[in-house]
Amino acid sequence: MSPETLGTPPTIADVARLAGVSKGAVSLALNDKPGVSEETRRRVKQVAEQLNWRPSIHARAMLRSRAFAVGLVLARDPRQLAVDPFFAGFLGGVESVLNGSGLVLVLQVVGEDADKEADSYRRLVRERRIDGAFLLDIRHEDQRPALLPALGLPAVAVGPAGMDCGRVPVVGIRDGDGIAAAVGHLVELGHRKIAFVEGAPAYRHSTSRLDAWRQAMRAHGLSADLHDAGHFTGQGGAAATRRLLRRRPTAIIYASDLMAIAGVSVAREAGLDVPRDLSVTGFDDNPEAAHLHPPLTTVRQDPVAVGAVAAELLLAQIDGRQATPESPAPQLIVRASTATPLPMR
Amino acid sequence: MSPETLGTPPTIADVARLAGVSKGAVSLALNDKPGVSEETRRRVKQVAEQLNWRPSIHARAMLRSRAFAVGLVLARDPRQLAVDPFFAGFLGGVESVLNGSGLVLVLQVVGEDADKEADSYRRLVRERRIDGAFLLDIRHEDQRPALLPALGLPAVAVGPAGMDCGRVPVVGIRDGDGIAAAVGHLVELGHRKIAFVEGAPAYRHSTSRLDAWRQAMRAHGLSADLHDAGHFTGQGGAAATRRLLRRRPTAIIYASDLMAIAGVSVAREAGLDVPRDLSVTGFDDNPEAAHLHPPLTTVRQDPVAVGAVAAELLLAQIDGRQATPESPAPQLIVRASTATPLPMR
DNA sequence: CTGAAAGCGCTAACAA
DNA sequence: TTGTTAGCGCTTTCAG
Repeated sequence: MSPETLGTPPTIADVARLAGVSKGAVSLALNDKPGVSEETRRRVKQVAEQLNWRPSIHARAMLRSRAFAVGLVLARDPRQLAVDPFFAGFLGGVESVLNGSGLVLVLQVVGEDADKEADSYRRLVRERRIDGAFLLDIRHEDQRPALLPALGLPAVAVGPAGMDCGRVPVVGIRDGDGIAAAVGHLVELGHRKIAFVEGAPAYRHSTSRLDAWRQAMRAHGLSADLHDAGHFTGQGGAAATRRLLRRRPTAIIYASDLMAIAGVSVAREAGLDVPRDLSVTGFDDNPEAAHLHPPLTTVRQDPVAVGAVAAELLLAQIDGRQATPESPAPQLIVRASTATPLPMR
Repeated sequence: MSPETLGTPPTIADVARLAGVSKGAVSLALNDKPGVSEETRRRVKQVAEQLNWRPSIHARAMLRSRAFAVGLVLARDPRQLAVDPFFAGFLGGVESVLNGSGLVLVLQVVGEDADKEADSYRRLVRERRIDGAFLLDIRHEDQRPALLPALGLPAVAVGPAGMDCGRVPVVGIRDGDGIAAAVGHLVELGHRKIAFVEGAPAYRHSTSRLDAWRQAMRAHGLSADLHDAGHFTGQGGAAATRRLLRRRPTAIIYASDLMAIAGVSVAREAGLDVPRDLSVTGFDDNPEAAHLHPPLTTVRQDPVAVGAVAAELLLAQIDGRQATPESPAPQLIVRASTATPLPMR
């Protein structure tokens, strides 16, 4: 085991002294810039390695006026973070590309307060803490797509494909395709009264799913009037299901697995068997989904891929490169919560 | 709306010029240090406000050799991040105390690779990116409790109460109490053959729960031989349940809700009704738990509180203050997946 | 090819 | 009470 540096970490001066060269030479040698002999470069690199030296990010940041970090601000109740498997996967995807880049992720979780959220971005920029930012959970009234360009901060938004974010490029989540696939699947099974439980209407990714349902229903010549909002919570999903059940749908599409799970419970309490009396589909493919009773038919996104794409796009933007990556299509995972409807009800 | 700073953010020199004083005076004025007149201080502050100026974190970092950031490295498969509601809540708690402190959270997700994990901490330290770190998911063979002190990095570990982490202070999760409560609850209902499905034995918080179950069983005069490992996954929980069911327990305690959910499905497929034929308890109180059928009896931790406590402790350590905060006790949430066992089986 | 020196934005220890 | 100055650790000139 190499001797870990205790106390003050080594500086470039230490490396220079031990290698018997000047600080400038060390810099050139380690950044693979011309101006030093191969012999010197080798020796310098070896000493640096041996000292376990890495340039101070702050010194570099001052010179290049770069922070070597990107930011992600989340305006959510911390307790609500857990309900969303998308976020965790997204983080993982982001990290997978950041890891090789020398940049680091700065995360802030502020409450559900749009002003705090904006202030958080402002502070990160003014303190020069980040070189770019991710925009998640885009709302209909959202100041961020205007704010970040005004701050001169490169940014990438994540939201439904086709979403308009002004000058901020968007990594499009094709969740509409997922909803359409769910509708198609149910129609094929013979369903015609297919209800929809929306998430929280303030969010773009909520209304976009509702719109996709409407559009798909109409495309199949079905009326799109059976819908209600469940706000992405278990409580909300249960309540929406209770209201919807009175109008006797044969299937319900939920905008999240959590709401679908709550819906299944409500249906069962009402004496309905899933899928015999009611077909149910979810959205997200939570880890639980495959292990429920019955296993939940749901739409699987690939949040890890989305995160990776978003990070690529942001890095490209920061470096002034061009890039327009594609985001993967969602996938309908057919399990046992959907079936042919009973012929008569 | 104030004019957002576009292009180069203002520096202390701009503030000084506009206020008609020297840079030094600005620094004193804004840090509320003596050495400037009230009159000057007021004017400087006003100009700074107007310019929307904040000191560059990097310049400050160089002088004080502080990064004004703390780190969290997670060695997990990104896809596995989502299975753990504890993590999300923890993050929220950490942020809630960081928000007021001027420090920021740097997050890294590396794969399940202990060496990458250690390198990640090393790099963060050598680049002076962080002033302290959180240690999560402590394993039995874990190099971090030795590494971080050796690196001179303040750290706080989160794990089962009583866990030994050498020189790294521990925020104790009293999950053992939660397991004991579950055992107590089941015993009170009349169960005697109570099985346990462990998580992943490599983790301290996994074996500590197993130990707690063993201890509680013995304290009630029951034998503690019905247990198996489910590795915190749905698949694993299902497999463990299948094996355990052959030995006819009347109740199973799971070390996570996800495993419990999978276990309920397996039981049902085996023709067992929960809770009539088999009582089941989980751990974590996932958002889904209350909305399952039947609603899941489970142990609720308060990850937000744990995160807040850990952050307080870390900040105190960084500032050289003393602090030994308490972490909250877990709570058994009794729902409908537990009941009196059938008199005969 | 190498070394010395300037300077990034700030704070702290100085003189004035 | 002020203004000036010397660095923090690094990169990037510019001379040698």
